Amino acid sequence: MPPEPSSERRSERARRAVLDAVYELATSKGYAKLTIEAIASRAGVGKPTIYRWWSCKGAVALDALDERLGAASDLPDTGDVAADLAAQITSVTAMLTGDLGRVYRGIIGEAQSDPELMETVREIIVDPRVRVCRERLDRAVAAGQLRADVPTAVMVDLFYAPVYYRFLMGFDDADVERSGDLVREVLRGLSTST
Amino acid sequence: MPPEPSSERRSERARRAVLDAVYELATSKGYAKLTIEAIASRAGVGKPTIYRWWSCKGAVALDALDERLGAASDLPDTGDVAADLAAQITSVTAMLTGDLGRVYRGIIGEAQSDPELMETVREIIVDPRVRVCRERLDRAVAAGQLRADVPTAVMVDLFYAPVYYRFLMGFDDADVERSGDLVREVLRGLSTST
Amino acid sequence: MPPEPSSERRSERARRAVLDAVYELATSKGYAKLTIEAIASRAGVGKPTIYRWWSCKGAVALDALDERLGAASDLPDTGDVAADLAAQITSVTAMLTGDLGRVYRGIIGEAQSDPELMETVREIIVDPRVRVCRERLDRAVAAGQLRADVPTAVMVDLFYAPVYYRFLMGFDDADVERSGDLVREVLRGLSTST
Amino acid sequence: MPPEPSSERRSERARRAVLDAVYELATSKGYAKLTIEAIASRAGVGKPTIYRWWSCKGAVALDALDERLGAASDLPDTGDVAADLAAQITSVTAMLTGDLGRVYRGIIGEAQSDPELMETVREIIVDPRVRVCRERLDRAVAAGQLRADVPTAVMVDLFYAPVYYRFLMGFDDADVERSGDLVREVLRGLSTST
DNA sequence: AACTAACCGAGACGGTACGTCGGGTCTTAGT
DNA sequence: ACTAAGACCCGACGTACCGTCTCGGTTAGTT
Repeated sequence: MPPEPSSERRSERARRAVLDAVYELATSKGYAKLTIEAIASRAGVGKPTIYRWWSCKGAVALDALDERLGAASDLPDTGDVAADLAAQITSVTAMLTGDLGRVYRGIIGEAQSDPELMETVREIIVDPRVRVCRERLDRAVAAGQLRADVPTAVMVDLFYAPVYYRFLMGFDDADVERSGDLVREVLRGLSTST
Repeated sequence: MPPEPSSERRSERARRAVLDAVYELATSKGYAKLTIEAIASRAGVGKPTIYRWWSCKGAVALDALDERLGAASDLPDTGDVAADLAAQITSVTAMLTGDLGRVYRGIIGEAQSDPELMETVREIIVDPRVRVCRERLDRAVAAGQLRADVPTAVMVDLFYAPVYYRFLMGFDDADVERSGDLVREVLRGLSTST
Repeated sequence: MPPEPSSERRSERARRAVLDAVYELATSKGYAKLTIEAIASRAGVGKPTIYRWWSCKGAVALDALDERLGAASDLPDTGDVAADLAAQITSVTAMLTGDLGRVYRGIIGEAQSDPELMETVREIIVDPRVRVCRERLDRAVAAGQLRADVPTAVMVDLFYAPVYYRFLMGFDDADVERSGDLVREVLRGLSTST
Repeated sequence: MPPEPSSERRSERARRAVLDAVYELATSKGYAKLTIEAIASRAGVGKPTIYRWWSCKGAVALDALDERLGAASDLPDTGDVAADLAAQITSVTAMLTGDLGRVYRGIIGEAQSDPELMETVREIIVDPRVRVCRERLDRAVAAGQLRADVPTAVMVDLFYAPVYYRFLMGFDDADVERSGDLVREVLRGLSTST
């Protein structure tokens, strides 16, 4: 994702130091007090080195976040789609209410005024997780557990929406964690049973 | 909502000029380029006058937005709760995809790093609209149109979540406007009918 | 000396409070930190009340200083002009190295960029003291103790110059107090004796 | 003399532009209207660049003044100490009554409330000129032209005092230029002859 | 094995905006 | 009518960061 001025000469040491610094600063001081200068200073790196590889502080933070999130993992498939989704939501809300969530919130905030950053957020963070979720939903539809007349792309939005809504609109952590309850109700309308 | 250093001596002229300036600048230049200096300059007002009555640019913008939104209006009550809610969602998405929406998006973005501002956003903008929505839902529950075992507070979140999710996560305007479709599906799971 | 917007309705209470406040602030915080706002606040007086009667903070401070200096008093006349002048210099340097001196120094500093204020300083503070000094010198010339070919106006400048020079050019208090020694040497060149 | 945050990386271009700007502004608008912002703007330089190298506007102005004064030059030594000193006084008063004098007056005024600046003024401007004057006086004493019982350090003060006194106490330029007359009288008391 | 090109650290630079202070004017209430 | 109070417009303050631009110094891959 870095805009690569081309080269394999890039210093891995500097990359590591920057990503570590941005994470430590973002979680300790808060995303708002995160500055390129502070990152450079903390990482023992020159500012141009940061600008060479990232376009703005959101991009750096996003890289650091992505690295710590790890790859999007497949949803479990126990046969019980409701339980599988619930497990997924639980894992997502756990992340959002932790240190990584605070960083993520800051990035999304900045991205409200930076469409390009927002686009990158979706590519890096959201889309992969949406994709694995859709795959599980597709199987559930194929198994006749979920209605076939609602696109799974729509279903995915319905699942994530309550979580993000509470996460981004200032609900406290407990409410964010409880958003699984909302998802359960959504699911009821999408089930073929009853 | 301004933190009022107390007084009726406040100049209405200055207040008006500031609110007008902030709206014009936010919609023309974009929320990110909005600065207190630019507001002061455009409004023909001293910076201290702004800081006297507002805590940050988000607070000023919020006041300007609130003023233009007008009071939260009651939902229509045609007897058909689904249609009434759909009308409400349409009106909300129309706002969000317009000029006011761009300002609102900027405010919410800033509020991601400013819990106090977020709190104010909810008090001023969100809560009143949630309240009138709940009242309509309460009547629908009483009329036996919606399930009584789901708190209407939860239902409201389910209605607003898809709209805000798409609004804040970089979906394009067309998708935001289509979020009424998601709400329709949500409603199906909350209805008492089959 | 106040520029009198005309009136006997002037509040003596306000005048007193202002002059007291300016003196206390100037001696405690230093002349540089003296501001019209601080004076008004400390005196319990509105800023316009100050601007009504004085043109700038230097003018206020000058009034306060003048009041505390009291009227210029005649030099003693023991018959020994050298001794009489030495006594005068001692009294002047004592003032300059004390609290009043710090205020005076600030006023003169401000007056370097305000010719009108400088003019007033000379009228109020310097000229009266020069006058009484000249009178004593005139008598000494008449008595044949001092040369008649040097105008007493020039002599006065020669007496005051070393004191002011050290006072205004950053010599420490001890050196200012010792400037009487310089005056003694000056006097030798002005005496008729040997 | 700038407080050097250390480095040879300093931009000579910026230094020159600042010193030129401060001189032009001080002589055209007057020292009182000189501001750091105006200097920065006129010089095409950022304000932080000024604050990086100088502590206050007085320090900048002092540098500009010093540069234009050039090094303190030795007094002439024609053998006639009175004539040599008179020449020196003439050159000093010429400076004081010109453009540079107006700048100098402003600096000294500001220094009345800033002991550190005053100290620097003496180091940079006064002391070097006092030193060369003392050297000439030392030779005159050795030659038996001046009394040996008065320290030359004291004599120097006696020579400069009248000039500075008139310069700083609001005498008009003609009087400042005439202060050589006072010096002549002082000299009479210091001579060995008759 | 030396060359050379790119990246590296450091940090000064021209700027923009910050949030604050104080100046001097004006308005409002209250003696 | 003059006062106390304080809001107002304005200009400047000194600071924080921005993103850019040199600087040497190191470090690789190439010759």
